[in-house]
Amino acid sequence: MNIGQASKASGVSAKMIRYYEQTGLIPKADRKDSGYRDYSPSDVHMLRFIRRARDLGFSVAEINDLLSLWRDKARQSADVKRIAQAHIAQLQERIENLNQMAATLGTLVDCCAGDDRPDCPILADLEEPGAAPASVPAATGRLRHRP
Amino acid sequence: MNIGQASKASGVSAKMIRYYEQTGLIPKADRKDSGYRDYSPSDVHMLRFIRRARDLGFSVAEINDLLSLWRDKARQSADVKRIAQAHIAQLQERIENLNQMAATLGTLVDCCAGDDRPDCPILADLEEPGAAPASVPAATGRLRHRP
DNA sequence: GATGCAGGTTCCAATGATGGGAAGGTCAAG
DNA sequence: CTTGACCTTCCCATCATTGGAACCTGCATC
Repeated sequence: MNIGQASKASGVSAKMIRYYEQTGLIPKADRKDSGYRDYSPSDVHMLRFIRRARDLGFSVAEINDLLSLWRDKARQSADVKRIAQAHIAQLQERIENLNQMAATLGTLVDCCAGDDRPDCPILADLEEPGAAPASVPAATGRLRHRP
Repeated sequence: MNIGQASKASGVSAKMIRYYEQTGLIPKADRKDSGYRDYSPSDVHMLRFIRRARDLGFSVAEINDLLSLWRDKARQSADVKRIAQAHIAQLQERIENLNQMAATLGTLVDCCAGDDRPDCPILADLEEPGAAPASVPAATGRLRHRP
């Protein structure tokens, strides 16, 4: 099975399949005489596992751990659960940050006339947090890189 | 005022101040004879504006628009409001994605014994979405880059 | 004056996950 | 045999941010 087929069957782009191989997340694929990568159904299975984990927001590093456990028939489910719980905690932290941002902005938007006049509580708050009429505590935890 | 002072006063790292200047988000700073950048209180004011907007999750591109409006004394508050509303919509999209992920994972975690046995509904679901006992519809919208 | 340290300057590189594209080889159908 | 779809590798860009190297300046202390 060529990489394109594996890509379609797994939902992982060919680019990413090569990237995962290069970074060691997945083992090097077999090659045909032509030099083309050759994938088995079980490779596709693994790719779908990865795709699904990405869909659930796991980082590649976390997926690495999950894959190890997946392959380890003597794993302890507690180890998997721990990773998942840690990830949920991360998700919730991000969610809280985003909620805080949205709430603050929402309050400001509600106070903004949104007409042709220049007065704007949104800009006023950006200028001087809390100075605007209906401001709300600032988001404290910075959320770098796709907050 | 040196860049270090401006950094402390604004909460924007010196690195980022130079980066913002380089990319044209902020105008080129004045220079002293020594070649050191020289910041006025109004520069710091602008940096704090940027910092606050970043804290609210605005991208640099959006901040560029906000800064233009901020400087434009004849702006229309509707323009600001539109940017803010679009941003809120983005935030909410991300929040929904994250909530979906957390919910799915939460369900799986609840089904996982978390003991020393290998059976694990979390891995089972990653392997075959929906096959595990208490699974939940998969997150559909991919959330690339810090979802 | 000399020395040292804090802090400034520029430039280059890396992050994480992904997409884009160029230059060239392979395969199947026509 | 040609055509077009697909594969290969390699490099570059994204976005915001950090880190470090190599070098220069400002100020205080000996």
